[in-house]
Amino acid sequence: MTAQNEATQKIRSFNRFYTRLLGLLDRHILDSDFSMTEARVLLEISKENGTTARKLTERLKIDPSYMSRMLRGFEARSLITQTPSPTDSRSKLITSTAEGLLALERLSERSDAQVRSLTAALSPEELQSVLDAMALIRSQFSRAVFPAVIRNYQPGDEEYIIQRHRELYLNEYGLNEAFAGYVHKTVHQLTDHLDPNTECVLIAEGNGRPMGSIAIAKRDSQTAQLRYFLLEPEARGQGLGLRLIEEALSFCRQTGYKRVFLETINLLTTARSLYSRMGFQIYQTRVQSDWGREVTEEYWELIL
Amino acid sequence: MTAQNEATQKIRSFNRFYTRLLGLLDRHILDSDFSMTEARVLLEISKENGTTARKLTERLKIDPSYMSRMLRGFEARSLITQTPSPTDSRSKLITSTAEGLLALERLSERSDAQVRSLTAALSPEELQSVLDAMALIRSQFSRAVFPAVIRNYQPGDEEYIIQRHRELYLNEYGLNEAFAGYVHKTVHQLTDHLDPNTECVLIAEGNGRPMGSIAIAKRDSQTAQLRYFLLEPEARGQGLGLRLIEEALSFCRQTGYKRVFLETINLLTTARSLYSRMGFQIYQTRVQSDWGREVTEEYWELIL
DNA sequence: CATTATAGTTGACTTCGTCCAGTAATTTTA
DNA sequence: TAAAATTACTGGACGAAGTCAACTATAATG
Repeated sequence: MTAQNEATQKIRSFNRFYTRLLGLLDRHILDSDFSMTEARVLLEISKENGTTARKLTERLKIDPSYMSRMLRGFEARSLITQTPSPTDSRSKLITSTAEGLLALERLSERSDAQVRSLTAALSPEELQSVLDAMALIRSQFSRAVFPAVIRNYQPGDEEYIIQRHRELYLNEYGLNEAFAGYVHKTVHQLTDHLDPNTECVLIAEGNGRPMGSIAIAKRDSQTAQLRYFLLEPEARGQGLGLRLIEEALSFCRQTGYKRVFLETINLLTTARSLYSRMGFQIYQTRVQSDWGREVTEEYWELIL
Repeated sequence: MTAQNEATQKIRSFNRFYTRLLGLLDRHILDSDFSMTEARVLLEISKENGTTARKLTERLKIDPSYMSRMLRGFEARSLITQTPSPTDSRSKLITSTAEGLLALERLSERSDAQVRSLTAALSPEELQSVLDAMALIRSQFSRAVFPAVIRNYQPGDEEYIIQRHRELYLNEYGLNEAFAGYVHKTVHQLTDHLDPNTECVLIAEGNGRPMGSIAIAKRDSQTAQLRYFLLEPEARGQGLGLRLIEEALSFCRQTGYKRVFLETINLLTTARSLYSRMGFQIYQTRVQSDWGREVTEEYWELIL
């Protein structure tokens, strides 16, 4: 009890400390042309060109009228453009201008500089130890801060799966459009005739946004294929991937499958270690050259 | 360069994460009767009964007019009393009422509960690893956040040294008033006839407040005594103690002393390890029973 | 003793943000 | 298919937090 209490005091002390640190770091926003909230909104707009005020208010939990005024201000400063939505004439589509992106760039550059000055005096080993410490704190507290939920398929989710597979695999792993096309085709095969009793598509959601995906496709009455396992970079390292896989496998068990297999490529090291942790084993590999670079395709299976 | 850049991004990501966490934790202040700033002010008042508005505005960096209004509000809510200062009729002495202390207590209890709920799911080992991680981050970043300065003696510093020795040694180590009286007497012996060429009293200051002390007293032309080394609990673990000792020893070297000795007690483990790190060695010990409990007095010396 | 500095106060103002009521367009429902 | 309900956005009023400049009364200084 006393130990717990002492720990509580230490954590509160650290929190006060870090509040001050963050205060110092965010100081630069004070003497920029943006408030904290404006910066958040501007960033969010840049992330999704053609959003609506609605989405922004939901994601950032900002009052609609406040948002309306802020957007008008942004438009007056030529940071964004608002064009009437063709599909819903109540809304406007909001897009960053080059000027807006530049402003964000400058803001981000200044933040980077602040952090660099903070770490400048540290040796590489010390820096690494700080990063490790941050990762540890984050992983222990993430559940409280980041209450991601895993929900079932909703129409429109294929868009997300296809688009993010495309962006992540092309950028991070250097695959080509052929791969993206393959994903596009097979995702639609699954979602166009989804049998909810034997198949599922699960989406992890946090911050009012998809944070990852996984799917179970039926191969035969005994065999399921685990597909489209993806986790947003910002959501990694928080056990969310594990939850997704567990959820998917739990679905397989309920459905009565005897065997689950999956296809992956050797490059996806984090995913691979998760598969192996769940009991999956490689039963076949082959070299695949159709996707822009030579990769080793691996087939893993798990007997339930 | 890229590694540094990646580290910067990771740190900024952690900062965003922790900002959200702190936001959640501070939420309770929102539905209390106090704003963040009010809570800080109230806490500061409770720490020093009989402060003045002036001191508060300096320490907490709050606008005087804002402070004036806030204090009037507190008085209306019976959280503090303001009585005209007998020594300076421009100022008022500000004191917490029982009600004010109770309100703070409640606030603190709620903060504790929040933190406990955050750590409830952690095993003792995990909790300890979080505490270690926090300590590490803190020690690496403290210099930036906590730019304590070491300055020379100013009239009035004896008050601080005597009072804090008294409070810390009586509370933390269970010594008695005899010890406090001993400190009182010897401090005045030093400061009443301080020879700036051969003696010094150094005060570490941070947050506009003393954070620690150290002194060098002349014994003979060859020998100096290091005394009154003290560091506020909130300023510990940040290398400030080391800086104080180094500063004091550097003064001894400049002055031309050949030998520095000091008296300490076996209970002060942190200070002892600092002494040993600087090259001090124990040359004599004796049991001391005059100070409320039996302690071993140790005499350390360092040949310059 | 006149000047200057300090402690605190007051009024006007800005910024950030919330609440409520409204309009126009869209969707749902009877 | 017309009325009712919902949704996307806007505008006005307001409030909390905080800043700025001017002012009063007292104290320190040369």
